[in-house]
Amino acid sequence: MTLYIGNLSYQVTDQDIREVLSEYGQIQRLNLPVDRETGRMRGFAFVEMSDDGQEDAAIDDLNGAEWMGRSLKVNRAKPRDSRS
DNA sequence: TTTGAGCGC
Repeated sequence: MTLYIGNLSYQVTDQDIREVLSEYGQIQRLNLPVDRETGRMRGFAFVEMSDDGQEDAAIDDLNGAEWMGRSLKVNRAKPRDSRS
């Protein structure tokens, strides 16, 4: 499953996210989208995790939690638009 | 700062 994490601080790095999310399961993939033109983080992330049943606990725990001075928004990610 | 790429006619 893939987790969507929004409202991230610009200071957050992929390693920070790994640290936190690894408590709830094995991280398969991490994606931190940046604005293609400005190179800035877009303020959210996607974390694909092994389906071991703890992802929902991660959502419960982290959604609304304060992290790096911001309130996280954690959800199940929606599939990305594919452009065959 | 809230759903991912890339980017040509």
